[in-house]
Amino acid sequence: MTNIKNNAATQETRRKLIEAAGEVFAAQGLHAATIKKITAKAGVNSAAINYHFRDKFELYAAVVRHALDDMCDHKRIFKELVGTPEQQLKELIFDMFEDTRGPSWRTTILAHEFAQPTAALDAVVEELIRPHVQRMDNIIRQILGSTADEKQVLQAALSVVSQCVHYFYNRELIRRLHPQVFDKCTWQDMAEHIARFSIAGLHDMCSQ
Amino acid sequence: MTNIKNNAATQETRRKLIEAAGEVFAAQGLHAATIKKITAKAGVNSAAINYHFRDKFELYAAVVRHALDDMCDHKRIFKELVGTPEQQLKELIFDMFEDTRGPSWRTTILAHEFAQPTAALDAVVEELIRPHVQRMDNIIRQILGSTADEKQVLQAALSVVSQCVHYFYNRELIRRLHPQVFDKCTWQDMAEHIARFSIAGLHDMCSQ
Amino acid sequence: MTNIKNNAATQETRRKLIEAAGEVFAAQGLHAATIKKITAKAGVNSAAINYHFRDKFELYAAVVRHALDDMCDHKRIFKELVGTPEQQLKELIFDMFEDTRGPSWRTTILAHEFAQPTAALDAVVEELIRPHVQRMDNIIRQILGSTADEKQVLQAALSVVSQCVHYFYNRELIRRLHPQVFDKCTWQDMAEHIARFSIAGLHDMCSQ
Amino acid sequence: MTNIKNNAATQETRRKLIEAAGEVFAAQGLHAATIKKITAKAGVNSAAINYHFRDKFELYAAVVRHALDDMCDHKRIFKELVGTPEQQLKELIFDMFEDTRGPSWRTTILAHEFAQPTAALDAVVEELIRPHVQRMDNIIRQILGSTADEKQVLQAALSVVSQCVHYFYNRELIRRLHPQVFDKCTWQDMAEHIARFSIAGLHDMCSQ
DNA sequence: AATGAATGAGCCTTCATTCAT
DNA sequence: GATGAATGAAGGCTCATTCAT
Repeated sequence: MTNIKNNAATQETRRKLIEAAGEVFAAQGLHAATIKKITAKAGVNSAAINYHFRDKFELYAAVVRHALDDMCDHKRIFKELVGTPEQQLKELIFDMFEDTRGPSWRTTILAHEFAQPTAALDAVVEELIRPHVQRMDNIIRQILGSTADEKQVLQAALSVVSQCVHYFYNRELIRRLHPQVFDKCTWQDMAEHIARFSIAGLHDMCSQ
Repeated sequence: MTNIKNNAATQETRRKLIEAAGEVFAAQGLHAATIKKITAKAGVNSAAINYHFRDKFELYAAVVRHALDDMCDHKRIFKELVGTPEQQLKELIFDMFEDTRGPSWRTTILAHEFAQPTAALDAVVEELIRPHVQRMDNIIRQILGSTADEKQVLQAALSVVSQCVHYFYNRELIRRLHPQVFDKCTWQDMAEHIARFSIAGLHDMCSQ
Repeated sequence: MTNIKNNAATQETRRKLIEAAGEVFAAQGLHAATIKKITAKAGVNSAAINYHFRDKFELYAAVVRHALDDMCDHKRIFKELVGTPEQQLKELIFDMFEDTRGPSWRTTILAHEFAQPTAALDAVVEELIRPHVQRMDNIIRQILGSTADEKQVLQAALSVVSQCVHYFYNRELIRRLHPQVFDKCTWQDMAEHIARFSIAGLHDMCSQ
Repeated sequence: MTNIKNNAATQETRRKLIEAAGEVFAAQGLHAATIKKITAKAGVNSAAINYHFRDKFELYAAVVRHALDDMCDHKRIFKELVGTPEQQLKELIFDMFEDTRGPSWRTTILAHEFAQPTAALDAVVEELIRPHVQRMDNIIRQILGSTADEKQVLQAALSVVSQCVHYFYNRELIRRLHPQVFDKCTWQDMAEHIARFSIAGLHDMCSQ
């Protein structure tokens, strides 16, 4: 009589499907990925997608939500930040990098969604992304000081976030341009650099 | 009975097809774009694609090659830059924004290539991207001074480029998070901000 | 371990299923009706149909049989008719209309059988229709008098029955041609008209 | 450049498909009929239906239109009727019977549609049925005289039409009830009877 | 050179049914 | 006795492609 499917078996099948779908969607894109490939990889019948997710797109939406959910670890949102605003910003940047571990299809799927959003993204952007954005904006607002207007806060936030995002979403392009980059430069190096580079930029914005 | 099709009518049909295909591929991606949509937009019969390009993928390759030619042709790459390195960097940033202005499908097609590389990507990287990168690296090397090592140059370049790329590559995501951003903040504003923010960051990198 | 399912719970579930199936089969027909719609309306699990009736068609057969039982049970068939043959005919016509009143799915199910006979049709004809026909023939034979041959009785019976049948069997077509017909003209009006029209026709058949 | 497909080849394929579809739809109903059965019978590829009719239902609509078009021969609508209104009515009734020749699937399809109309019927009822109805109404109005109101005209028309319709749309049911009816009673006999029976009924309607 | 007609392959989805619990 | 989970078969439809003209 309950709509919520929470049996162990169901949950396990859903998990297998999302995992398999994530890989296939990442490798081939929403359209080129076929139900057959996904269900074959998951080791279930093709009708299972209809049973568990109603249709292909609903499965895709579940994959996107799962990827975002995993990536934006929500425990971290409510973590108490300490120290100066600058220290808090640095910690935030390190957190973003730390979040990018896990199956590599997550970043690929999200890169697609960010570049060309589908309805799947709209369904979760408010719930899963906005809180992070607001947190970032607050810290930046503190660094810029009370004289900064909203436009400046926005521009600054874009500058900070873009540096992180670029590093893991455009991984493949970067690797082609600088083959050894990920050997010579760990993610900690990169986070360290971005923090310092950005804080300098932010301070400069106040200087006039 | 020559294989080379070079009379006027044929060339005109090919041109129309590439133009139409470019828009559709940009809007929907390689797989979601259908022959019917493309030929309808071009105002020709659906068999025309197979006739002129052998198959759909061959058409796509032609489109990518065309977009590439168009953008590489830009005299701007070989334009003489003047002024201090900082002024040159600023000009480069403005050029990047200017390149992506207008309702052109060329950048979108290339974005697709980044997200889901096909055989065409290698050419894109080497012919279009690398010259820009090298130019950028040179200027940054000048700003950082002779004490900077390659790793620093690379990190700095990524920081600068990422801010520009993010602005038009993740445009749709940004629009969802900040609905009026593209009204309140013109691309000139943005380029201005990125230039100043980055130069501050770069100067900070020398300071220790 | 008996095959005969006759405890209370089982009987109740069967009853709910037949009722729900009757409505759905009537509204959509045998093929368009789906197990899911039926079980949803009955408030039971979709496996219930296979459990209680072995398969979909067996359920359909049960529904037809049920509808038949219900209608044949009618005391009206064996009701004593009084008055002149003409009065009896009029009463018969009113009875036909009265049988089809109400939001019952029984007549609709039977109409489906007429349009696309399944194995269940034979039973319908012999058990439900033929008694009515014979009764009708008897009365008409009385009105036409002893000089009428069987062909005339048959033709006359068809004329009378067809007018009634048309009114509810082709109801939807009539509604499309004369949108307000069922407002302006009650079934009593219609029965009254058919009785008078038919009796005039019948009398004319004797007149030569 | 023209949307109207009127090549000989196209027309021939369309004709074959409609003929095959008519038989299958009549035998199995809209839902149970499958594209495979239809195209197999027509000797064409399954995709042909999409090409010529867009989808299964559009094919069905074409079949219904074709059946009605064939049945309501339009030359007859504009035929000059002569003689008294009673003679004209008789001629109309004979025309209706004459129209029912042709492939037997036509009547079956139409019987379904009249009993449970789909959108296919709505699309053609005004164009193909209404003119016949109006013609019939006009003649009946003449017979009933100027004192008759619209309700009476409607009831009378239903009485006349129903007798004809019943005879060929419920053929199967009639045959089961009176096995030899179609041997003993030709359609001319039946038309003759209906005309006389109805005219008596109509005259009776004026008599008070 | 170009096109309307036709096709085969494959995709997503639905459905009735079965199985383990 | 009853059900949630899972499945195989089949259906309608779309697509890129080919063929005859």
